[in-house]
This record gives sequence, C-alpha cells and structure tokens, in this order.
Amino acid sequence: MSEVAARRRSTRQGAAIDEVLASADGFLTAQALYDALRARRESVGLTTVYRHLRRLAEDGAVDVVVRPDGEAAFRRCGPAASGEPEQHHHHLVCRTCGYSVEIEGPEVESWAHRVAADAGFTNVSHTLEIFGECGRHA
Amino acid sequence: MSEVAARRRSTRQGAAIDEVLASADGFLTAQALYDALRARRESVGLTTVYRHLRRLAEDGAVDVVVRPDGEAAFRRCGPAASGEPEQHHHHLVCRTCGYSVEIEGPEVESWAHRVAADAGFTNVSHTLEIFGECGRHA
DNA sequence: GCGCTATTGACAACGGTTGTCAATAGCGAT
DNA sequence: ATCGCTATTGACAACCGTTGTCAATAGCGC
Repeated sequence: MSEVAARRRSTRQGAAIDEVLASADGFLTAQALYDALRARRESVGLTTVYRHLRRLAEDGAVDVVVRPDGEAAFRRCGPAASGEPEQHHHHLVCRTCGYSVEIEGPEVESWAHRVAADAGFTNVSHTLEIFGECGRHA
Repeated sequence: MSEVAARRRSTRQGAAIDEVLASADGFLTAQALYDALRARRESVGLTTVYRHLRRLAEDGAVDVVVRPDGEAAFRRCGPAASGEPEQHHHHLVCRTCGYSVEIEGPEVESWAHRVAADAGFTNVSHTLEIFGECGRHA
C-alpha cells in the first residue's frame, strides 16, 4: 500500500515553486504559476513547473481543481503537509481571482457514498467545487 | 433574458447524433460519439459532432461532465427536453463504461449555497459528480 | 424549382499537457 | 574538496481535445 518515497533532491526551481505556491492566496494554473515565477525573475522552465505540480498533486501537497473549461488549477492545501495526506475536503473558488476557501461537508461526503452504494457502485470518489464571485471586485 | 430561438434545420447528421445519444445509456465523449456514428455507418464529421454537442449543451438538452482528466462527456438528460431547461441535478458515473444515474440532493444544493453565502460569495454555481464502478464488469 | 442561408466537413490552428533526451546539478561516498 | 551516480532540468516536439475557417452542400420557405 505504501510507496517507497523516491529520493528527492532540493533544487532552486523546486524551492521557487514552493514559495510562489505558499504566497498565493488562491488557485493558480500552471501558466499563472509560470508567469509568477518570471515576475520574480526566477527562471524556471514550464515543463518543470508542470512536473512539480504533478508530483505535488500526487503527494497530496496541492489540491487540484479542474475548471469547467478543462484547465487545471492548483493550490497548496492545508497546514503545509506534515507528511500526512491531507484530509478530504472541497473548495469554494472565486471565478474572477482564484481566491478560495477550503470547505468541509461531512454530510455531503456521507450522502455521496450512500447514494453511490445504493446504486451498487463501488470504489467511489467524487468531485465537488463551488464557484462564485468573492466580494472584492468592482 | 430569453434568447430568440435561432432558426434550426433538421439534417441527417443531427438526427443521427440524436439517435446515438438517445440509445446511449451513459456519458459519451465527442470521440466516442463519433466512433459510434462510424460504427453505424453514418458519415458525420467530427467537427459537426462537436458543434451539435455544444449547441445541445447550451440548450440544456444534454448534460456535460468534465472528467478529472479534463475531457468532456455528454449525455442526453431528463425526459427528452420538452423545451424547459432541465432541473438542476448531478450524476453518478461509472468510470469504466460511462453508465450513469441522475441524482438529486436538495440538501446538498442548499448546503452549497449556504456555505458560499456565508463566505460572502455571490453568483454561485457548483459542480458535483460522483465516480465509481458499477457492478457490471468482470 | 429558386434562392437564401444554415449546416457541413476537411483542414488548420490553438491551448493545455506530457514525452524526449542531452545537459546540468544535488548529494552521498571517497 | 572531489568524484560519480542519478535525479532534475529545459528546450522542443508531440499529443489530444477542442475550436476557427471557409468553400461546398443541402434544408426550407416561397
């Protein structure tokens, strides 16, 4: 069940990506993260950005939201991952600025599993994201 | 608020697409629909498939599910659209075969809106899909 | 049958994401 | 410090789903 943690090297690029993710207050697309890095005058290849995001997502260090247009957005989640996989939760995301709030809904979780089980489904997972406009734009 | 219904012509291709959608018991990607048409020996261009799906989605005649990998899947929804936009609902979708069940969860709807409102968000919408394995595969 | 125009479809273009592979650079061992 | 192994990087091409283009086709009202 447990993966042998692959040897990991700390690099300038990885650190820069972590920093941008840490300072971001909402979801970022890979492109947005890339642009933010360039704005910081940190030279990091786009491919590298994707690679890090993918690994971070696999490790559960960032949450991934697939937007209605199919593009993925990422956000560092929870209390900076002390190693434990983050607890399951969802997001309330601002369509305009990406600002987001983590939300939990135990009722919804159990509801989803109950509905799925009633229909004879196994190996159940679900996606749930709430989009709206936070009150900070003219 | 209401759009002036654009003049609509009935074509062989449109009918073929409708038929495949009607006979499908689950969500289909545009490609899958295209393949199904070819299997029926109906010659319909892929571009045309996309165009019809897009319009059907806009009209609310089909539901759209964006899968975790970002690809969109479509399914004719409800009682064959008598003109009224379908009532809001969600789906329980089989990862393997696309078979799906429409589900409703008034509790979830109100929960989502309450959570969003509490956080000061307006113009709220949400996505919710449940994925699993229906019991029909070896 | 005529004419207007919605529709079609082959093709190119686009945008996000992933594969490739030689060059680079961590890090443990010497 | 240095060496060597290998994870990582990055420029580039490839992929894939989707949309734009535009001349040719075909509904439908007349």
